Amino acid sequence: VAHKVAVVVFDGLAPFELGIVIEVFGLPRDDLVVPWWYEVAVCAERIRPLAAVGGFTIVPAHGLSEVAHADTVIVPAWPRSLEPVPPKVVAALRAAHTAGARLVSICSGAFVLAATGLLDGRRAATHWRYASALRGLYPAVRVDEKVLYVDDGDILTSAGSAAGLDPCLHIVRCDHGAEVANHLARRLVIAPHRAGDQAQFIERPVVDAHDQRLRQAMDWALSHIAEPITLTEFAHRAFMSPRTLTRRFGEAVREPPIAWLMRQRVDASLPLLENSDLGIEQIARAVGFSTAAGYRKYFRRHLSRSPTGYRQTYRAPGAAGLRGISIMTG
DNA sequence: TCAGCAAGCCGCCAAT
DNA sequence: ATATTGGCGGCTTGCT
Repeated sequence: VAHKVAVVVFDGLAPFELGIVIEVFGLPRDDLVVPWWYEVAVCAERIRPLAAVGGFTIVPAHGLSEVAHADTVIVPAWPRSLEPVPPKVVAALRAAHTAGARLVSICSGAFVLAATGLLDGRRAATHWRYASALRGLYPAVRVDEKVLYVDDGDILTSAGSAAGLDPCLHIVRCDHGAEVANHLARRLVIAPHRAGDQAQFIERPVVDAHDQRLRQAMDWALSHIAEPITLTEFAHRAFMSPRTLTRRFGEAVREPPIAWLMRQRVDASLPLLENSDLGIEQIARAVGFSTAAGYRKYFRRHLSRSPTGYRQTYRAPGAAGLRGISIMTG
């Protein structure tokens, strides 16, 4: 049984964001060992040629009726952010949500979700360029322009453009586990996982000498993740003083060095929880925590549940019904 | 649960 | 003069 993904597009659609969805969910993935995969339907209010940004047209294959049958509905962009969203689209989204579908927006797609009222009182992400407009139009939505995406369980919203990849991979991770998501990421040739709370802003987008040394030290840390690493040693590997490393790290990663490392350790433990029978104690040690208690603590901080709880979620193979594991509520 | 110790983090400032 | 660095001290956090 395929999991149906309906993508809602409009005249003036954004081909890049649409392409992300197709790439992650819409292609056959014979190399992945999964009980089920996704089936994408590109939907629009009316089936007619739609202009895409960049000077070409796309003809959607489906009308809005597909939205009603979808397990997941994705709105990759909304080209006219300040104009009202077509009532039929709003109705279709509301109906899908009531029927239990997971709603996802990328970039300005958040305007469409907000128009349904379902975002009221919830935290939501969008492209930083649209944040103030979204806030102005829908004051009840708690817009957070600083994060890559927000997983609020049944509704996910995400930042702009390339950041659309992150929630999509996150969904794959929730549905199929970290191992599968990592495989897919490798196929797409992108970083395996960026957490939702990672910042949208990278202060130094240009790869300069600092970034190079930082990256080098991070690579080193990741390949020695099982060993105890102190800030001093970390800094040494980056050819900086601890003080400077902390500073550079804050600018580039928006997170202190050791905090980042702890998160990497939790990430590294996920495949072990899923695919091994190692005890929590052993897994903790395998990814560099000195004690299982510390591991549990960091785990809960980032994933809002215990390692054992996480393992049980993915234990039963094909545990498909699970929707929206909330890793970022509150 | 608590005390005490070690480490990380970050504002501040002096030195380069 | 301005920017970057890195050391100091105080506060917080985690571990025993």
